[in-house]
Amino acid sequence: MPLLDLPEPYDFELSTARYRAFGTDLANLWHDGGLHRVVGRGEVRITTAPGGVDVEPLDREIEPVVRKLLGAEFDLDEFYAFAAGEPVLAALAQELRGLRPPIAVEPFESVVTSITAQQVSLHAAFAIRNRLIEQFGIRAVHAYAFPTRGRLVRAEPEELTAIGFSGRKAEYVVGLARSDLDLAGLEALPDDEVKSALTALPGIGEWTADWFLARHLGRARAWPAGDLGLRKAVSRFYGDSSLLSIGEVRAIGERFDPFQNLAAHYLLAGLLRAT
DNA sequence: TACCAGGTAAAAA
DNA sequence: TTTTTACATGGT
Repeated sequence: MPLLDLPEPYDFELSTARYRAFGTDLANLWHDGGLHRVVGRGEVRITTAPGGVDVEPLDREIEPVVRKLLGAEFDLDEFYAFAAGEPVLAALAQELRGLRPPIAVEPFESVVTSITAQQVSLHAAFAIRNRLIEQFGIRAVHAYAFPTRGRLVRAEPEELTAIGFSGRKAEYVVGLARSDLDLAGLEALPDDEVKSALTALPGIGEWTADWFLARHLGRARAWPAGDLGLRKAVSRFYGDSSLLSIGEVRAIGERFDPFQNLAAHYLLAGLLRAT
């Protein structure tokens, strides 16, 4: 099997846990011990291997996408060196050694996924998102290609409410598809300009923009302070029994600069493991 | 059965 | 300007 080498340390099971923790993800499908995803024209199967992962098939076009997908661009050594000076992170870094946050490789998919997860539980969000994928995506072998922006431009909001979207979220998703925002072009902008460009669209608030910075662009300083899961995690590790406010979580985030994104992922994974 | 869940925008105060 | 409310599904 073709090996794709990744920087050590890398823990495949730990890093892909979010694709299994809240139910099945038809676009990032855990199947028979491997992660299946449509890359380019076909489905790729990724499995763990010494020194990296096995990827089948693997070619020059697939390789950079899979590298990005698996979070190869994160520098864990620098983060661990930083974490060593902070007791909570130091413990989490040790416990979760090799965790590389996966990256959402497609910007449209990343935003739509966040919209589906607004306000509702992640279990509910996965269920609704899977119906969107089944209806508007294309099945390869096991996994589906996530619905393209071009396909959802032609969708009517009523088709989305029929599969469980709220009326507003249906408008948000179709509105995003039909907007003139160049999603791929956001990569060239600094964090604050990405946020203002995204939040200018209806249905995209600060939370959704923060997760776009964190999960799609992989920006080091992204810190979704408004995220309920992150608030719970920060409250557990840095507060007392009560839920810290968004402002308090934002303030605590400053101590992780410039590793807020990795810190957020380790705190969330730590919470998931602890509960 | 209620109630809550990795928000957002619009109405009301 | 700040607070309250509607939204709609899935799990417990």
